[in-house]
Amino acid sequence: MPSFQSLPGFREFYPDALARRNHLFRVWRQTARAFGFQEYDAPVLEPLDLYRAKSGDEIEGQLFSFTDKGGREVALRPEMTPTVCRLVGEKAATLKRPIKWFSIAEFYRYERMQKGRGRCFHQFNADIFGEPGPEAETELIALLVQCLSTFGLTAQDFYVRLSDRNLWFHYLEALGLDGPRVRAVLGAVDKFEKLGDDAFKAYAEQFGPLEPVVKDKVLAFLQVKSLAAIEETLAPHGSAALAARLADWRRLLGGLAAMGLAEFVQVDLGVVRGLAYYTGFVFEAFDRKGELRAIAGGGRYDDLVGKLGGPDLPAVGFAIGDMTFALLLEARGLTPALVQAADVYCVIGGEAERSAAFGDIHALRAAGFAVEYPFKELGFGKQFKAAAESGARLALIYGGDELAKGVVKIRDLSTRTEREVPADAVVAAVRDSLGGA
RNA sequence: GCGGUCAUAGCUCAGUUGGUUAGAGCACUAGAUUGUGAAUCUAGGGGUCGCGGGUUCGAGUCCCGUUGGCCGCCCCA
Repeated sequence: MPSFQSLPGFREFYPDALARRNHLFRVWRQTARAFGFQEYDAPVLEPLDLYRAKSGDEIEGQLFSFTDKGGREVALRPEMTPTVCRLVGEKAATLKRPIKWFSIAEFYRYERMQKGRGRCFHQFNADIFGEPGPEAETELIALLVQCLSTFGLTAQDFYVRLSDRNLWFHYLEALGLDGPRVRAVLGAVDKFEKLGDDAFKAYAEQFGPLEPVVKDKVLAFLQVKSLAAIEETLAPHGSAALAARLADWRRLLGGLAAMGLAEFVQVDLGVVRGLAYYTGFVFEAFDRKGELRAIAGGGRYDDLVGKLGGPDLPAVGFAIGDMTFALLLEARGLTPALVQAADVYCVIGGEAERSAAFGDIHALRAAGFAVEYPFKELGFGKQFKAAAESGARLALIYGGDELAKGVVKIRDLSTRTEREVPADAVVAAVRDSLGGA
């Protein structure tokens, strides 16, 4: 038996829902442009290997992947990062630095649905390539904060937790751990908030129990919530590299503070992000009440462009997902009431008046006004009701009396006042009333 | 991949221990209404009761399966 339901986890956008989505995208786009980011786009379908190369074979279970008619293994994109790395990598030599790009796109992941998570969703992605210093992080975190606060969200609603995998590498190596052990400890740190002490089980299975002295230091470090505490903890392990890293921290936090964003940013070494490819600062935006999953996340991935076949190119980026963000706006009562309103509604007396009205209707539309009119003959009462419901600010009245006098009546639907204008001056009169279009 | 829970009109829901042709509100359409606004009144369209099977004289109702939604676990780029 055929079924014509949409596929599980996929969303359909009826006009009201699409209006809200478009509003999100419009604001994000304007904000990114204000920060000097350029928009790009790329294919929805990509070679499966692009994601294997970045994330390993196990990623395949989470992908919408299949073999196309040419025998190619392909996947619907689950994220933008590998794609944008390829785009930038291919033209890196010719692109003006710094490379500041953004996109708003749809992604697909073959997963079970949950609150704030579906099989298709949109993300705003912003990335900066070619800038190794913390100025890139400053710019991106500022953009992230602005993308959320433009909707009316404040520092009481959300915050950005800022951490640094680089610092963790320094510290764990100073504690005597080798590369594999460092990665395993970071895995435990990533899960500690959720699992507590069980987070270290995986480490223990692989390498035996973590030395109590080391573990205590790790547990203390992941609770660090200020730069001062970082400096204090690391003071005994001083090195040139560490000093440089702490200078990066001061530049980043100083820059954000100078932008007036300090209240949005919380140093929090408990965030390391699970992904191994992050190489430096990492950050995630959460609602303050802790009711929702992460709203946005990002970090530095200096090795990824090279790993995907491009030149060595430092990079930082973040993404905001639309689903959790929409839930947050809804919870804070900030979902705007969007009306898709016409500018002008034409009230037409009868068939004779209709052809007179059509000339003006087309001219007004060509001038950029949104114009509605009834397809069929309707009583005036119905038409005025329809005019009010259309949200139009003006009604143009093409009645027999008016046309006989060579005029069209313009009714302002909010003030309920009317005036007559010569029939050949309608477009100018509408422009005058509505302030151009 | 696992678990919980739910499924009746576009939406929110009612539907008696299993019993006639499955209902209401909202929304939509039309009329009352041939020159002026969200009201009112009247009428109408819209349902294979998610789907399939079983029990029964009889299933929206009970049983099994399945699909889908929601919530959580795993995972979360």
